[in-house]
Amino acid sequence: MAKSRENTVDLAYAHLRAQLVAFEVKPGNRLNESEIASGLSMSRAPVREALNRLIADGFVSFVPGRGFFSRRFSVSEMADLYAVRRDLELGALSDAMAGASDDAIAGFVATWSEEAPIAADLDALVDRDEQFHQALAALSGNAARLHYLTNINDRIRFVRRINLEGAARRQGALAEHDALIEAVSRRDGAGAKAVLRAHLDRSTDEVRVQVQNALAQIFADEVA
Amino acid sequence: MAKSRENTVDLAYAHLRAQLVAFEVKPGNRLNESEIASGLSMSRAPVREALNRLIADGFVSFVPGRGFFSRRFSVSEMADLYAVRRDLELGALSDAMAGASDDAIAGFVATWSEEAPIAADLDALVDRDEQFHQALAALSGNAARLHYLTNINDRIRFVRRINLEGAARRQGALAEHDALIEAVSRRDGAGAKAVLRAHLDRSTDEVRVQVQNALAQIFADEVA
DNA sequence: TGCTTGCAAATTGTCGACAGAATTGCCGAC
DNA sequence: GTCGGCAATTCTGTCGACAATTTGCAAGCA
Repeated sequence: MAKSRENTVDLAYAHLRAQLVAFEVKPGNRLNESEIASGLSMSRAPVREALNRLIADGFVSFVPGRGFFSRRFSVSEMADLYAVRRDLELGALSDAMAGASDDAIAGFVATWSEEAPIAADLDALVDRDEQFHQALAALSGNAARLHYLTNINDRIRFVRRINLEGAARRQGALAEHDALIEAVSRRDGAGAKAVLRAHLDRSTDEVRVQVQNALAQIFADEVA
Repeated sequence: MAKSRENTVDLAYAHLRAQLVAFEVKPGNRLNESEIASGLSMSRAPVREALNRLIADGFVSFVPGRGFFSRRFSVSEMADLYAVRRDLELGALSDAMAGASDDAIAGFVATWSEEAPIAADLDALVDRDEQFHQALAALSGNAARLHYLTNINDRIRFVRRINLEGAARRQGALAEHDALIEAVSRRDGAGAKAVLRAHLDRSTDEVRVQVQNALAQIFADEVA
């Protein structure tokens, strides 16, 4: 995941991506190529290239003749992404229970059974939650699915963050993880699936509210 | 889907994409920017832009300092994509059965119940099969899932093509579609899911062999 | 006052050029 | 005959410039 080269495009890509995931650029805003280029002391070519790659990630949209825009998103779009995530994670779990080696499962269980470190900050918690789900999906050994899942996680991360903000929810999520690990360790496919489905459905139900909160937070300093 | 503008980038994009899906450029081959540019009577800038967008579609890969390559693919990668497709279609079917309006379902059933036209050529058949699955997925009203599914279909199309080449399989696939439509029309979620799962699992099982055939076909005129 | 039209500024679309890295082919040494 | 290193060549990475398009503003007209 680490950027190997220090070429100009990667710099622009990393810069823009960081701004976009943190919503330093508000959704719907136009991204001025020249402005970004001069801000990073480079020409427009690498900026354009970085922006093109960000289209793939779903972070920017492009309108011919008008340029690139920080991608707008809606409540329903986020709900849709959550549904897709559910599809992929459940599929991954099925395949993992059916096909993963005992060693792989044992490794997963060992890694994630240990006591969760006291989450210093919210970002660390979100990161841990995300990595748990990624690791679970990785058990199936399906690289393509993991790729799509990673992309989705990138796009819904801010909602997950809001989602995990409540302490009550936080406790719940962790407990659900433990139940899931337990079922996986017994290689109980049906049981694990039931737990995961419940876990994900709960999140999905909350998405609509969470996105509203997120939007409010993002546009908090907006001039009316 | 139609290209609205006739700008240079879209031209390059369409040209390259057509070549890539038809495997006129062999997997693993390097795509020479200058060559493509002069071939299309344009400069390298729009070509580069088009290539960048093709990364998103999974048709080309990019190695810093070395350029763009027609994407290599492996048997396991195609199998992975089939698994993801299965996840998404099953999820879509679940959501559709649970949430789609009666009108939407009736519309779907009406459109696809009618007698299948005699498939003039194989491409038309592949197209029809693909559109059927897309329409089914669209029933859930999840745009994000449809997007990912479309992307996957683009990448596995040539395998599906091979897959549908045998007349026996062709008959089978059509019959399975009918059974699926029937279950959907009764809004029998469990039944529809069972049929679809069987339908997709059958395809998945055949993928490994089909990909070998496809690769052989693609590289048939290779100089040994 | 409100709408249309035309001009000007800003921004994207495309180009050709140059610098630097990577590849290829050649030549000599072992 | 084969291996290793050097050099020519090819190709990418990035740049600045100009052309084409769009947008915003302002003046003019109903």
